Amino acid sequence: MTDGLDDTIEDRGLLSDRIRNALADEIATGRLEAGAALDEQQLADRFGASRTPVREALRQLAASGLVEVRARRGVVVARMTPERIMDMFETVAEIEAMCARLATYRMTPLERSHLIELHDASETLVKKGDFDAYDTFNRAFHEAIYHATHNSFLAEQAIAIRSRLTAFRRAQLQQEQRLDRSRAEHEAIMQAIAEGDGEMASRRMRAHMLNAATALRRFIEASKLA
Amino acid sequence: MTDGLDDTIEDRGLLSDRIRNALADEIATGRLEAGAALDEQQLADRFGASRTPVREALRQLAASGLVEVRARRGVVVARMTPERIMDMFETVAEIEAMCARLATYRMTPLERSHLIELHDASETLVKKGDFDAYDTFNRAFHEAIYHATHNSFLAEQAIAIRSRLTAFRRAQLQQEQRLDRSRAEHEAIMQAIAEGDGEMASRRMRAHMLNAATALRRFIEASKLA
DNA sequence: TTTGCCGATTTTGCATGCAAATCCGCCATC
DNA sequence: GATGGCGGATTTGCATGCAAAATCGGCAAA
Repeated sequence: MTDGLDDTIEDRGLLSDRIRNALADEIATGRLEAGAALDEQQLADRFGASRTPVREALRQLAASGLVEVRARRGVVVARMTPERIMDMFETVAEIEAMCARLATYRMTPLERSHLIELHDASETLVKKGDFDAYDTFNRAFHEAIYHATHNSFLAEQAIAIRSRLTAFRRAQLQQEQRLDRSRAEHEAIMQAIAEGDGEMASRRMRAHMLNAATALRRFIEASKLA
Repeated sequence: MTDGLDDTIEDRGLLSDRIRNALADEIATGRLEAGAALDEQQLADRFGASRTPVREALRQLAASGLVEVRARRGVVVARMTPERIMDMFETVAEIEAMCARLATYRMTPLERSHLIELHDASETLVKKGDFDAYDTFNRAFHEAIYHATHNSFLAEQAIAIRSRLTAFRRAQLQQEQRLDRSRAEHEAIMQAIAEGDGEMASRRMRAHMLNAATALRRFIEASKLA
């Protein structure tokens, strides 16, 4: 999202960080497909850098699970089996549900009002069918809930794990009617939060995320047929 | 646990990995205290290596949150405020609770039997008051539950997050009577699992972890007075 | 006495060089 | 024709060198 900037204005950050972000984005968006070999020299040439910052970037990506390093045998983009993707979705679903429950009990009136405002604004995005804008809103919505748990460590973990599903989330959103349904599910979650029923908010959030996973599964199956 | 080996037999792994593991262990056990500066050259000398593998190790540690890198200003061991530690404990408690619930519904009879065996064996450790042995058992017990969720991604996340609390967990265990109580809590969890009541297993696991957090808080307060 | 500036020192960040391990193709052998 | 071993090419892993940035000390000015 801030990539256009990274390449132009932000020339002052650490080179290894910029390379890491660029690669992370390419993997998340699928431009670099799973199993692809990442040659150090080749990447160094591409980014106009030496192998050192590239190596550092690759190590960091390995730590976040986006790539696999096999000692002395090079680095490849992590291969995601459908089972693993589903495992990840389930994990995110459970963590989001947990956040929704905690947030319901702990959020301040100000935070609640902010969340309502966000949710209300999303209606026009659905009507316009703007996937990109809705995806951005969606992220803000969920992150607002993370922060409303008033547990910054949990919020960080949630964001980190969620970011690893970026690519799949976006794919899933483009399923037919998914935008509409997503917002309806948000609506139900908001209602539970408004009533102060954390358990219900939790269940609804879990269902919301698992619905997204199911939509993704359908999307994958459909892709296979094509 | 395999550290003694790492230093002697396992000279074939990647140097940067060995350095990373060594540093991670020293941070987790508190031998390297929070806020301590990690000078690259100094560490390189200590490990008999050059700065390159040390740098890679530090970057990886940064990715897992154990150290903080401030661009061009060096690396320091991540500073943990009491609030942050409590946030981490709460997060672990919630994740463990989640794992206990899923595991209850999904574990195979073989896994259940293995867990029972583990739990039974811990009785003698409590009687002997062997903190180290109990800590090792405790880890095995909790990891058995993670794996019984049959969600390998969730298990990995749980292990990763849990590992970041190693130091504090051990400190907490040495509180008076904590060993006894810990095992009694495990007992209650086992019972809920045996009855197939995932919700109860979840609640009891959460309580178990929060009790550990409370014990730790008392430990910290006591340390402050001294 | 305090504040701000300037230079020396230290440390980081990156480039490059080199040795070891792995991969790949070829040839000999079965 | 298939299999196994061998040598070159490629690639990784680590060491080292160098430039830029930050830190620290002292000194001058307010």
